[in-house]
Amino acid sequence: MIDGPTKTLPRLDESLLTHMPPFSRLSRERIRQILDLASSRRYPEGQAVFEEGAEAGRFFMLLDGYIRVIRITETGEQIIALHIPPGQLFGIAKAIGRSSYPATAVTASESIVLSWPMELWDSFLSYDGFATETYKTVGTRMGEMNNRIVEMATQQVEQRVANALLRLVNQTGRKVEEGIEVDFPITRQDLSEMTATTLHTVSRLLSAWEKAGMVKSTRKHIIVCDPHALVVLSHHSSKH
Amino acid sequence: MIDGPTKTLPRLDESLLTHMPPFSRLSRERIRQILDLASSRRYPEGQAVFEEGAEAGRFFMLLDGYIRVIRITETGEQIIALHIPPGQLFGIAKAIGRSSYPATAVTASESIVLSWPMELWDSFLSYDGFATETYKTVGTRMGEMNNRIVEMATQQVEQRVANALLRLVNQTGRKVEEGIEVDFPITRQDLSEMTATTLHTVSRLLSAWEKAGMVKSTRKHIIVCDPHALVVLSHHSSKH
DNA sequence: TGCGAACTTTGTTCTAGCGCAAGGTCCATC
DNA sequence: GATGGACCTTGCGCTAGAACAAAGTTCGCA
Repeated sequence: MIDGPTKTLPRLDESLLTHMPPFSRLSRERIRQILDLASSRRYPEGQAVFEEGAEAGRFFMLLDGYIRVIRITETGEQIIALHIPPGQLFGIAKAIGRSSYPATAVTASESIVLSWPMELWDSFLSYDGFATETYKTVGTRMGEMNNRIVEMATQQVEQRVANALLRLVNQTGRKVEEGIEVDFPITRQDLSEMTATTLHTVSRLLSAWEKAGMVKSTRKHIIVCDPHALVVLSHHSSKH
Repeated sequence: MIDGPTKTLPRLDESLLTHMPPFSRLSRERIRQILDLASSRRYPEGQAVFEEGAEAGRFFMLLDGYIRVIRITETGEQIIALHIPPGQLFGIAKAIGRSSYPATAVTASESIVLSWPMELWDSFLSYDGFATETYKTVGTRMGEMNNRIVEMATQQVEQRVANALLRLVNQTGRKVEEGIEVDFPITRQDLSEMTATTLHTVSRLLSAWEKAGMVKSTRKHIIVCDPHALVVLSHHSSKH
C-alpha cells in the first residue's frame, strides 16, 4: 500500500468471486465470509499497489483493470515482467515461500483490487480448489518467464516485439471494428520495456507494420488488424 | 526415464536425507519409509533424466552430481535455464500445477538421483516442512529466472558471462589451489547457452580474462582466481 | 487558446558482438 | 601412434539495432 489507508467500497456482491477460478468451488456463504474479510480499493492508472522488496503484508486479487509487474535495475532501467488480467491473484509471496514482494506491481489502467492480510493465507489454502488454482497460476507465470528467456536468447527484436504484441492481444485484447485492440493504454516505451529494446526501434517497427496494414496505432492505443501476419513474422527463423 | 527400468542401488542409508532441507524435520523412521518408497539411480554425464513435455510420472531429488535444466527451440537451439546442485528436488511439476515436465533435465556430471512416483506427491506435502521448503525452492528458482531476464534485458555480453560464471562458482564452486573451480565439466558452448551469446565470444572473453589473471581455464574446466575482479566487471554500468 | 509535458516519428551515425573461416589442441579408441 | 571427433582460439567483415539528434503530434490544463 503506497498511499493512505485502504478504503472500502460499498458492500461487495458475492457474484464478484463466484466465477474466479480460485474461489469457484466455494459455497456462497464461504464467499460471503471471504469478502467480509477483504478490503477493496480503486487505483487510478499508473499507481503502485506494492513495491519490490517491501514486506508482503497482504495478498491481492484483481477484479477489474490491468496490473503491470515491473522490476527496476540499480541503474534505474525499468523492465516489465508481466501483465496480469482481471480474475487473477497477485502479490502472493507466500505461495513461493517469500516474505517480501519480488517485484513492483503498478496499475496499467484504472483498477479495482481486493486484498487480504497475508496472515489469512494459510487458511485460504485449505479452501477447496484454492491451492490448486494458485499453484497453477504460479506455474503458468513461471512458464511465461521461461518462454521469455528463450525468446530473448534466440529471437531478433522484430520477432520479440511481434510476440509481445500477440500475447497482449491474446490475453487482454478487446474486439473492435478494425481488429483486436490492447485493452489498456500502452506506449512504445512500454513495449520496449517488455522486449528489451528501445522505444525508437518499437516505433519504427509499428510504423512499418502499419504501412503493411497489419496494425493501426494511435497515441497509447494499438489495434492488431492482421494477427496472422504477425504470427508469420514472429516465426521467422532467428538465424539469418 | 529415458532408458530402461530404474535400478536400485544397495540399501540406502537414512543419513542421506536427514540433512536435506525438505526432509530435515522428519523422524528417522519416517525417512526410512520414504527411502523405502524411493528408486535410486546413477546417471552418467550428459544423460537426460526427463524430457520437456513428457508426462510427469515421477519427482526427483539430486543426491550427488549436477543437473542442467535446458530448453530447446523449434529451430533446435538449446538454452540452459538453470543448474541444480545436490540436495535439491527437481521435476516437481505438481508443485506448479503441471502434469508434464516444463523443461528437460540432463546430468552435467555423473549423478545419483532418487525418485518417487508422482502419486506420492500429495502425501509428501503433508510431511512437516516439506511443502514449505518446496515452495521456497520454487520461489528461489523463479527469482533466478527473473534476474536472468533483467540481466539479459539490460547487460552487455561481458557482464552476463561474468555474472553467469560467478553464479556457477558461488553455487557449485570447489576450492582448489589457484582459486575456485566450477565443479563439473563445462564448455564454452555451455556458457554461451547460459548467457545468450556465441561460443566464440565466450572464448574471447575467457582468453582476455586469463590474460588479465582473473581466471584459468583448460578444456572443460574453469577456475576463477580473482572473483572480485569479475564482480567489478559484472557491475560495470550497462549503458556505456 | 496557448503552454508544456508526454508521447511519437524519422533520419543519421556508430559499434558490440555475430557470422564465417581457418587452424590448433586435446583425448578416446582402435 | 594415428585417426577422428570434440573442443578451443583467433582474425576479419558485416549488420542489427542502439545511441544520438531533432521535430512533429496529441492532450490536459491554466
